[in-house]
Amino acid sequence: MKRDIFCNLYASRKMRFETSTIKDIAKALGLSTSTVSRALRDRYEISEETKKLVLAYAEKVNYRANPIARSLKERRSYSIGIIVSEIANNFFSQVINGIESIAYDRDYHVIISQSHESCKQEKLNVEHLASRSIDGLLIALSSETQDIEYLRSLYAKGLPIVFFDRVPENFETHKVIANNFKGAFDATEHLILSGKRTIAHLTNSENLSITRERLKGYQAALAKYNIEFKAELVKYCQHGGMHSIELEEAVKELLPFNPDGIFISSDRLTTGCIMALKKTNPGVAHKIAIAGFTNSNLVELFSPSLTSVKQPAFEMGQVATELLISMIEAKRPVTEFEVRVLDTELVKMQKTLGNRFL
Amino acid sequence: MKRDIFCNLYASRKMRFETSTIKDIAKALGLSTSTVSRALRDRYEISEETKKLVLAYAEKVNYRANPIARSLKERRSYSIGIIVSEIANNFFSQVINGIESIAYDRDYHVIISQSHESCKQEKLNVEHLASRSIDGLLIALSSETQDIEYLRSLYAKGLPIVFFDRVPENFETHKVIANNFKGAFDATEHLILSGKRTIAHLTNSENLSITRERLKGYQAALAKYNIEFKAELVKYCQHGGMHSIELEEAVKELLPFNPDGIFISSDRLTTGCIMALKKTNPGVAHKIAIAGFTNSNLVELFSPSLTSVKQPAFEMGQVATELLISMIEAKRPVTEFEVRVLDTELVKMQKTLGNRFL
DNA sequence: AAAAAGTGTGCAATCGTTCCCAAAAACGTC
DNA sequence: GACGTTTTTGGGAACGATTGCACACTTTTT
Repeated sequence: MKRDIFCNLYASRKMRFETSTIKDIAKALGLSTSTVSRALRDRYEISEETKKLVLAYAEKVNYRANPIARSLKERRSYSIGIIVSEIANNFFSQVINGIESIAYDRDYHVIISQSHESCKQEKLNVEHLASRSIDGLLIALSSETQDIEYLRSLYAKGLPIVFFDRVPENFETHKVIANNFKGAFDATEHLILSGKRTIAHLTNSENLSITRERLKGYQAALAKYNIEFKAELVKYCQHGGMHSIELEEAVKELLPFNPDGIFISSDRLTTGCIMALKKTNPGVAHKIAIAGFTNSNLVELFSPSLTSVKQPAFEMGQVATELLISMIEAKRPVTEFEVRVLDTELVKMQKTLGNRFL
Repeated sequence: MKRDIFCNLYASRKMRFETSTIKDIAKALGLSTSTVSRALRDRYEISEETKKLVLAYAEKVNYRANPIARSLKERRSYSIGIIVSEIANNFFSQVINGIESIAYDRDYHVIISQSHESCKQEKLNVEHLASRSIDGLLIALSSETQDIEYLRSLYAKGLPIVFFDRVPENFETHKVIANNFKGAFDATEHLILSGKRTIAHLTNSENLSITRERLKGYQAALAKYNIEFKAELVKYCQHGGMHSIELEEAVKELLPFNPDGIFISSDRLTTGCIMALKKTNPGVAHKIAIAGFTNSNLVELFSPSLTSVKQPAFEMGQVATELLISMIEAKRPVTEFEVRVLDTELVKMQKTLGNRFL
């Protein structure tokens, strides 16, 4: 007897939300569950009268369809997975805002995961998301990732995937990227036009698409102004600047060449590099002109100030999401894929404020 | 007929992952689904032999239990919801990292939502999370939120909730906060000790617990040094600095009092205020000493540099998650609640670098 | 040798929805 | 009024997992 009471208490704790179900509505209205279900989904078979009855009652008891049950039945979850290296990175958080803006409109929910630039973590996260039957995946590869077989197999099994920012080659699906070549070109050219001649390039892991594209832009700008490209002026960071030691070493190796400018190819690296410069060589930090990719919304506060290449992050998230949803909702397998290239914006260093006053 | 074919194609596209189910294993091994289920969960009733057999086969076919089906049956999802105002804020992204570090260890998944400081959005998100049967909720209230009735009713229905950072009064549950009084006191005292006497205070909406606590710390520090508290030196920002105009106006209203120091009470406001100062009054920006709450990891790059109060964000996430999970897994309703108060850290302005060189 | 206890397994209900299929009701038509 | 049509509804089987209960079968106890 005692045990029963306890069990009931416990059950009632677990039976979290006594939200009414379709069954309850059916019972209350003397209808079958199928009728109620159809009425709620506004199917043509159900008479207007019944629909009104059901809808009114559902409204009254504040009925909410249980998404879990629906997911199980329909084998989809109305949610899309996102993998970025870290949300603390402004670029990615802006992308996520873009993704959400579209997803919520279309009644999808998003689930965010961070790879922290680790390919092991990335794989773990992706597989976890897949097992929760996300309907599609939006992913920017970690800087460590080289082997994308696991993505391929998921994709082959029917999981729609759209890549953004850091995209793989040889993977036939939609991709959304910034015009990395042009962004890099513009930034480098800007350094050259402000009189710099020894321009170093600090960049991410060589695996990444963005690394290669931006390197090309850098080289093209040098070439245009007949400046010799020197491989020793290029430093790669395998971990994308996740460890400050990585950046300090890179800076240490670059400084002996006396660069008068540095072009940096990613958000994390840009801020990390300035930090490393200030820490290890405060005297030269403000003598080197810096131009780098970054979407930090605090860039105006930085000292030394810098020229930044801003990616259209929000828009990138929007476009990627639209493409993904179109794949998810496609009636037949999609076979034509797009690579959307979005223009970057060059925000030049504010000489008047940044370097004069402080 | 045609329709049938079409339906089949469509169905097969939807039948995304032909992951093997318990049923498949049962069939292949000539066992019943119950036996397989029990074997996989390592129940005592099943013989070692059978267990080995099942486990080996499950491994072979790479069996993954379907979390959706499990959620439906068990009425829980092994996932916890997080609501923050925005992930772009370093403080919150660090909290999230802390949350994840514990949650993943304990086999919980996390779902992140942003309120963008809007109470409407907050409510929407919470209710969406609840309908996806999250097992518990971690929330920092938006600066707009005053009415928390909807949280109360969810809580009454059995949803465990733990508040962090921005916590309500009159809500009996676990809470994790920073020692806001002391953090504010220390920061203000630091300004006073560096010789400032007219110290303004820029802060968040009055609704927030952190606003009140930090104001008290500010007042206490003034009192200790016999500096008169002047209400006109305190400016509240209803939207937590989400709109830059809000900050520019606040700055404009404060400057006429010629403050020689400002104590700012939140991350977003701190960066926003410096930005506004530089934009509207570049000449005085570096003449006013600034001390503010911020967890930005870029603070060393700022100019003017500032003294910052850092919250133990990562730890806050960890503690909150542990408390939440203890509530979720409690066998009987929890009735004793804790308010954990974590110490902040004062990081003093780096005079040598920040203001001299640039 | 019979009864009791202990093992290992299977059946079937359940969670909340959806949807195929059939059945009932309503309607026309001759 | 009997017979097709069309419209509206209900029954019941999924989806994949968990679990109480019953059933065999073996071992121990009396």
